[in-house]
Amino acid sequence: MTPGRWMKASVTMIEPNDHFCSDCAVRGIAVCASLDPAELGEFEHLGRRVHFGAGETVFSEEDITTSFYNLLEGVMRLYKLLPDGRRQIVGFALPGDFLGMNLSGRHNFSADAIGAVTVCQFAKTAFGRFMEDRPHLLKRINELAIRELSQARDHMVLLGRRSADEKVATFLLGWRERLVPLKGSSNTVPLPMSRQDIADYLGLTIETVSRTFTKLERHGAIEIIHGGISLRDPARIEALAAA
Amino acid sequence: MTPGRWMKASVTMIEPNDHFCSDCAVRGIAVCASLDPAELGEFEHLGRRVHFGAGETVFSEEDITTSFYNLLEGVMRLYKLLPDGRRQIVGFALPGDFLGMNLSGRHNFSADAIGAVTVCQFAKTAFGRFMEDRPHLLKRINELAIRELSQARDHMVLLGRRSADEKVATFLLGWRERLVPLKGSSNTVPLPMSRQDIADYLGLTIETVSRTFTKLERHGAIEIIHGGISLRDPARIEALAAA
DNA sequence: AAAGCCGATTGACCCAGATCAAATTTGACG
DNA sequence: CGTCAAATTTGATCTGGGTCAATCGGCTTT
Repeated sequence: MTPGRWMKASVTMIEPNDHFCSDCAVRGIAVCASLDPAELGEFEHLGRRVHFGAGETVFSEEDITTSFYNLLEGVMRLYKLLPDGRRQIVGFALPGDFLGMNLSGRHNFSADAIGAVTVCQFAKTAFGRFMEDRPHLLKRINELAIRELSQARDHMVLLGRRSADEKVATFLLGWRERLVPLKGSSNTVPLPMSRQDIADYLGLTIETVSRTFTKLERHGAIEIIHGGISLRDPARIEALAAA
Repeated sequence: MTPGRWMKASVTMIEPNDHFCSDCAVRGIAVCASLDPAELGEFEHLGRRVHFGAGETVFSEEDITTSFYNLLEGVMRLYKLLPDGRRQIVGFALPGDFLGMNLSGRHNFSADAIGAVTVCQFAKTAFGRFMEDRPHLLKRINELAIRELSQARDHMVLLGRRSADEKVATFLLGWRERLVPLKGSSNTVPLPMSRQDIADYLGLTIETVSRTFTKLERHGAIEIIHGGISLRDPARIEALAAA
């Protein structure tokens, strides 16, 4: 309510509880889309907004799950590490995504902020209690899980059976598509993540990602711009991705 | 009830409705584990048992979803095809697995029987209606989805970041682990699927799978037996899979 | 504006796994 | 048991993408 809104903390910043779900940016697309205005009032008290800076880790694989997270702003990378340090990014999270569900009681992947991020954090127990007698919320969470499962299967095809060119093309189109509900349709695809992140998402090395971008640019299919890619010949990229 | 139990059909065989959920093999582990005995009586009338022979397709990607399936007996391969015929197997289904959930109204992968298979088939609409006022069933389905999502993420790591040796070792141990609840623990791992299926699951070629098996056998880590693999040196395989 | 840093690009070379091509084994059936 | 057809194994060779090693270029710091 006051002008100086943030509580300062060494790393993460916790916003005072002066916000309302009703005017939340992700109200219509996140888990809360399933709640009616009356429920929303109660729901409001369960979550608190937390900010993370670029590169900060929100939770790590194998951590005991104490919270669920609803991403409000920014982009996160979700990844798993092998003991020797090899990394596979299993997905990028965007506003509206719900993170932290698992059966084991421990997170089964790690999650970092890419750039500044705001999440709505819920205590697992309180959230579970709230959901107990609200099957429509459970249904919404189930829908999100099923959607993710479908995405995960698509990604398996990409990782197991596609060439580097196809991987990169498919990634660019898929990422652009995911941004449509947030930023509208455009041939300019912002890429807030690093080349290393893209490589670890596509099961490639950073060098191959870089070379593939350069090659596509030489062929006039894309233009590499600051902070992203511009699709110059979307049809060509689509042909590669379809292949 | 009578000796001649099966209705013959050209391909699939539909069992007459003389069975009971209460003595179903997967009663304790499938979706129906969430139902109490009273509900089970009603549930019984929703599903019918259907048999498929080796190699038959139960449903195909992009088919309109009219049914859900509860696998009772046998093994299925779940896969996606690229337009040019490349195949990625996204999972193998075992008894207790629930198939067919999706948001789009169309199946997002295809499913074939590997060997003889029995499923419990439910009309989507009737099942949906039944689930409507039974949140514990929804909760069970959500649990199964979350479990699958976790498996899918593990598989992404395998496809994107593991070597052929590691893939094969991880597959053998993972498959053995999945069989424990069904057949108990053993160093003999039955492999009902073909080498091609294994290759398409691991993102390899059939030749590489064959060579890797041969190599592991030469090194004394496994023995290739009829219809499967015997783990001679489980520690060695575990070391490869952990790597 | 020079220096330093870090992510990205480019080049040279290499190798794990793919491809192509035979064997060889297995299984189904008359 | 013999015959096919299909699945698997094995061998020879090739190549897409990895590895190793410089640069390059855009920021920040001073």
